[in-house]
Amino acid sequence: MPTKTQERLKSQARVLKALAHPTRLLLVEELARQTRCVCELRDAAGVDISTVSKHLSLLRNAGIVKDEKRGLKVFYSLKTPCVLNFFKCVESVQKCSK
Amino acid sequence: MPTKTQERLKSQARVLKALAHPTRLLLVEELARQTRCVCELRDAAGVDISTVSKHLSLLRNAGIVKDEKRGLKVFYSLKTPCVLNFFKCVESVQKCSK
DNA sequence: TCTATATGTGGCTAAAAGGCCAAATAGGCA
DNA sequence: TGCCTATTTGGCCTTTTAGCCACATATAGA
Repeated sequence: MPTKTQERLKSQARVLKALAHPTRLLLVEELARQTRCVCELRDAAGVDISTVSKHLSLLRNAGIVKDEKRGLKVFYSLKTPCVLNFFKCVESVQKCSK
Repeated sequence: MPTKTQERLKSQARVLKALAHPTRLLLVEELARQTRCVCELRDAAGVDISTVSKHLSLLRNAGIVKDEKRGLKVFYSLKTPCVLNFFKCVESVQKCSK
């Protein structure tokens, strides 16, 4: 297999892996509704704030969310709404594969 | 967060996680082209056949591929082509998030 | 400056994932 | 039956992931 293909597959897998966690999916859904700061997201997710922070930086590194500091708080939002298409994809696979 | 929501997120994450690996993405691409037996897939993936077998059973459990035994060989194919939409999703996220 | 709040980082532990090898299983054929 | 091929399974080891706690950093405001 060409190195180029391997690199493509790895980079595609990286995006999928970033989303492949229940908490991170929840974060994406919350951010689809509106921009939120970390402590609001912690309340929504119900895990330690340091855990949320790590999930968010993972999503940021994957190019899925962006952040903006305003005073004490850091507000996160979706970098692009097209990430929401994944939810549709999942749904259709689950539906079709029954 | 309601238990129902947690369950939904977990089950959505399960599908994404099944795809979130370079080798498994390769397997899906190969199977999109045509039905293949395990040893053909091993040649395409370039890893141990037992590893391929485990990836395939993971994909089967996620409802992404199906298998059919013919004589000595087991042929795998996509359970539904709509799983290919994920590739488009990944591409658009990568494109939009630059 | 001192304090309180919000967030990020480092460290540790437990669990999950991914790989290979060896052995088990199943089917075809002499 | 006995052997060969294809696939799966179990075991083991290494790496990665996810969580929490404790601490570091940054900013607002008294």
